[in-house]
Amino acid sequence: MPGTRVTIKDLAKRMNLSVSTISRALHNHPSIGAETTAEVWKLAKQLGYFPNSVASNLRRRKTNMIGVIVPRIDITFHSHVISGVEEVAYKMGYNVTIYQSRDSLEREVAITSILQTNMVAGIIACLALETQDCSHFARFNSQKVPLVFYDRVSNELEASKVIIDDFDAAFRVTQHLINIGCKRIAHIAGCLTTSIFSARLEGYKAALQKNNIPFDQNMVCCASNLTYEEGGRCTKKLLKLPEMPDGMFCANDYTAIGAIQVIKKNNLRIPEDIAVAGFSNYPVSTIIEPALTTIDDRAFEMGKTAARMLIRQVEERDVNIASETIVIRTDLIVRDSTRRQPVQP
Amino acid sequence: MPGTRVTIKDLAKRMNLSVSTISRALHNHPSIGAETTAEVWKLAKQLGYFPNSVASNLRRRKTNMIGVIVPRIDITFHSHVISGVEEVAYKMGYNVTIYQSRDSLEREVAITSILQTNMVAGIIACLALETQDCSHFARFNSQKVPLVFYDRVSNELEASKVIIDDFDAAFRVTQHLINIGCKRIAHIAGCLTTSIFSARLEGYKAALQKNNIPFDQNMVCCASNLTYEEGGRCTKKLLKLPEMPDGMFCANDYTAIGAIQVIKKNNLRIPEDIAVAGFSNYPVSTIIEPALTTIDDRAFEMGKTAARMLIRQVEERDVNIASETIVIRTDLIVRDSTRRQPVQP
DNA sequence: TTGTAAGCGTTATCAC
DNA sequence: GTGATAACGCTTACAA
Repeated sequence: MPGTRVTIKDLAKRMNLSVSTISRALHNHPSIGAETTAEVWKLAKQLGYFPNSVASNLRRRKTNMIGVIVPRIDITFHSHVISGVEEVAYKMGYNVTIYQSRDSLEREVAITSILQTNMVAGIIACLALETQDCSHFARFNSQKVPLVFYDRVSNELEASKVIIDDFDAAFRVTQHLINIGCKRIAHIAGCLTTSIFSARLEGYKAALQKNNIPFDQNMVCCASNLTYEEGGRCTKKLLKLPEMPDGMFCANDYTAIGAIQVIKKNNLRIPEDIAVAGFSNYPVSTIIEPALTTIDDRAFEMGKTAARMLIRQVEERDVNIASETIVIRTDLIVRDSTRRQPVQP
Repeated sequence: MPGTRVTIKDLAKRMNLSVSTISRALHNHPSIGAETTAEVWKLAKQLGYFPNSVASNLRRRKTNMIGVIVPRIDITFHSHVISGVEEVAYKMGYNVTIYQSRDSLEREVAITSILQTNMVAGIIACLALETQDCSHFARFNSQKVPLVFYDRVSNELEASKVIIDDFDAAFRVTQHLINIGCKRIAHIAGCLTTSIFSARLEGYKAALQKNNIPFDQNMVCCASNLTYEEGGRCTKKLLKLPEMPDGMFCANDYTAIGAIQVIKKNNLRIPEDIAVAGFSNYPVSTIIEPALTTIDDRAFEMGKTAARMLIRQVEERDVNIASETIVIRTDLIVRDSTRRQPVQP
């Protein structure tokens, strides 16, 4: 982007040195005299030289850019993951460039193209809700660009993964609801073609079964986009059932908040009449009244882990690392929305 | 990032054509025969060719990358601005790369270096809270890289700006509180060295003055980071005053929510005892009870406007556009936190 | 310790 | 319509 851009050539001319000497000096190469190095730096500063990483990347045939694909950055979970990625990446000398798929497959495909033509060193991605077929990620395998999925992952693809144990977390939430005395527990589910949401449903079912509570399909309502509105809509439906639920496990905090609002509008008490639990521990979960019991998904930790895995693979690209899967521990956070007298300890 | 990367050279060899022909064909240059063009495309697809934009950028001496610097992406305002930027940018053939300063000057400086070495076509930035001196942005002026600030802008620098009229918005909120009968209106302010927050304070003062309400310094409390906690802390202090406020105008929604929570804990009614208004219209403002009166800052609109301005400048770089400032209209959104019987119409 | 020269993958300017 | 060739700014064998 020059008006008049200063290059190492210019420095070389001014100092009667070769470009290679300049290049080496600017990299503090040991073979260059301390004096020369110092003078090169001085002149560089003076003339306002700055390196052109586009040229350098082309020559080295690699960049130090990590591409991150998130569904949407305005969802707390993802912005925290990004922060975790940045935390690690910057320390290791990598830059992070962020793209939003907005849960659209078309955009996700476009983004993978952009990342590929820009020669990113590696990619961290959470699949769009729409994405079933992941073949657009296959190109990175063949180009040996490391790829780490987080949260919503692909099983058809050879790639590393950072996930939480959704089954286990859902099981624990449901068990908690049972422990406080809930007998008819409803579940607001996400899109069941997405593995994390089907795992949450399965965890819920497993807890019911273990406690000899029959599973009732009418107690499950799908909120495919997991918004406040859908949470509210599902809850209205559930409240109309002949046997109303006395507990609800929602696949995320937004739907849980929608549920709480509808329950309150119906003059039912939380948690006495219906206990409500969410999933993700978004900041709003402490703002809503009553404060929401939820699962902390440790987004920041996930981001850091993903970045560490990715960078290791980038730097050992030749040794052909087997892809690995890391499961991050989650925490159940009990708040007022389920704070009843426990029935069993 | 090759395993084995296919280049136009490879295509040229395979087809017994020159690289220039291939390059032109891939750009659908009219001078190349339709047949040749079609065949080149076919082979390219077949061999899995994809362009190397690093090389292309180097040769063309420009990228189509827009760098966006936000303080933090997990603040709704900024993530909405980003979405607005992307909306416009992608349509115009630009990519967007996002960086977080996390309100740190040091990081902001580092980011400007990264953007410069990566030859971004232009920059959209909101200054970090810490930033007083903007000289690190000056480099873009001298390199003729267009720069558009939004929200928190610099006045020392020649650059375009997209802002809202904070003075006017604050004036209208305060006037609204007066209209519903508030006589002692407190203000939770942001960091006053930042222009937007001092403008909000001034708008508040002006509304008081216009209504012959004396300004009382004790009624202003600074919450420099504008968090829930600070909002709560300030409110506790204000409630201890000999003459408690009966209305509060908070410089953002987070502090307003902190205020609401403290007020409720003190068994005071909102809006009857104290009416509360915020600023920004974050999603939580409808979740908190009572729902929060606030200013919609039209973040998405700001992002779109900033992108349009920037791209125009990028594309007319030679004609040396005078930097301009665009002020986005804001909306006062009245909700239950200030819904009293109006005293005057 | 420094210089020479080739090349990263494209695009642009000539020429034919 | 197509082809040679130079150049974008930098890195890196290899030579000296």
